[in-house]
Amino acid sequence: MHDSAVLKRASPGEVPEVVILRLPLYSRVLAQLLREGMEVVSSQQLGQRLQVTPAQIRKDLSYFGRFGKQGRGYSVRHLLLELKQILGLDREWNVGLVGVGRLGRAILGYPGFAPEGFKIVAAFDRDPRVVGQVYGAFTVQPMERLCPMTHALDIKIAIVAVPAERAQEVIEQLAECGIKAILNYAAIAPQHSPDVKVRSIDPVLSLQSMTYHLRAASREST
Amino acid sequence: MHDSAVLKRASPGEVPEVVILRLPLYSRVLAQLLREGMEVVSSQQLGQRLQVTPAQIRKDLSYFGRFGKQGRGYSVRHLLLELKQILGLDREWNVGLVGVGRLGRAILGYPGFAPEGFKIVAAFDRDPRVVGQVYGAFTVQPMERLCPMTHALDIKIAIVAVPAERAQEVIEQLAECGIKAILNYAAIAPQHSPDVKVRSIDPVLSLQSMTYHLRAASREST
DNA sequence: GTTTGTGAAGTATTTCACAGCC
DNA sequence: GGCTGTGAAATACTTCACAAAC
Repeated sequence: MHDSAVLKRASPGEVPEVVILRLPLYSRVLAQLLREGMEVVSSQQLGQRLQVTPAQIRKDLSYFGRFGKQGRGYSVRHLLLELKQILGLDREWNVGLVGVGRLGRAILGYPGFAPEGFKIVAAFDRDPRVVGQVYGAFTVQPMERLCPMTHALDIKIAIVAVPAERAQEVIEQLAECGIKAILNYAAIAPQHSPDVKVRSIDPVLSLQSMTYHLRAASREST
Repeated sequence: MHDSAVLKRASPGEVPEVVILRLPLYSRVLAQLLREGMEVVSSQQLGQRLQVTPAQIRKDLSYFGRFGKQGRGYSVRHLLLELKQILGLDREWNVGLVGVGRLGRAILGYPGFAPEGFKIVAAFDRDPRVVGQVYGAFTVQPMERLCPMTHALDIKIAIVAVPAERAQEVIEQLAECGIKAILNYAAIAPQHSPDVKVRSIDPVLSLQSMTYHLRAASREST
């Protein structure tokens, strides 16, 4: 969410995208259960923590294999490892950041990416006043260096934190450099080829869909 | 995403939640078209901008009324006004912020909320070193002031920017104060009663669902 | 000729319910 | 006795296709 509201439908045989979107949730809760020292968990217990039906969890997992034991449930440690492997989280990913304004700097300072294996290893900006500034272990690069750097550092994921007016253009540049996954913070509806995945973070859209319910609630009480 | 992947299903007669989630997208594009000076738009044109089928747009709008003219399309200005009214965006909303750490301060500085009618009018923190600090027109309050302030300022929406460990507790406190909509930035799966709406902004979940596709892509090429 | 609004048709997704296993 | 894995059933959502309106 949030995320684009548009979900790709699954071709026959493929795993539905809604399922993929839930797997990271499962993975996160399992990680927490592991820290709490729990060794085995049932789909029922997992569902309670996530507000998801047990049947859905079992069905989701069944797309990928048979990870449970009847009568017992799932080994927390084992299921977590399996999910991380399925999601490609059993490795580190180098990430490039485009846009080092106010938002971009907040993202550079955000401590939540690294522990999950997402390492920001390069930053780009077109503003000459920002280019050359040093953040941690790297220096902000001009946009011309985008393609060379993504290849040199094997960057497959980019974060877009430029103003809305420039975001579409940047997304296209990223695609040309071979980037396959983009986390977009700009408030736009991005156009992109289907082989590039884009997810948008858009707090205003989230607020705007909640006010619908607030309005409905205040009308009921009339 | 970003947003929770879990959608509530529509009870018969209700508008499906997926539809509500798309309305703000329509509203945003219409606002842009209005600025560009366009007066009339067809569902086809709108769909092209949003990567949504024209039939879906027409069906979505039909839940709320008949806003178009056959043979012509929709008046950009009129449809925008209707959508804003439907979404409850024809007014300002006072918003409370809980958590004035690094992230909370970034949110306070974010210029995207106010132009959309979301006005942060109070901030709270439990850390005595943060309480009393002044941001713009208001002073950071202790958590004890949460309920009194939400009532005094008619706050119905809150933003949660506290560490994950404290987020569940804060969400419960907010619910007790009568808050009905929460934008949650903490990386948790929040538990809450169905009459409180919660949307989560979670960039890590978005990244984690994209790596699935990256992994799949690198496997294909083997 | 164009485009809406909408039942009906077609898909997708979720939930049920139970055989099989621990 | 408890719980998984999964076809089948139920539900939700999207798309089609066309009459009506301009």
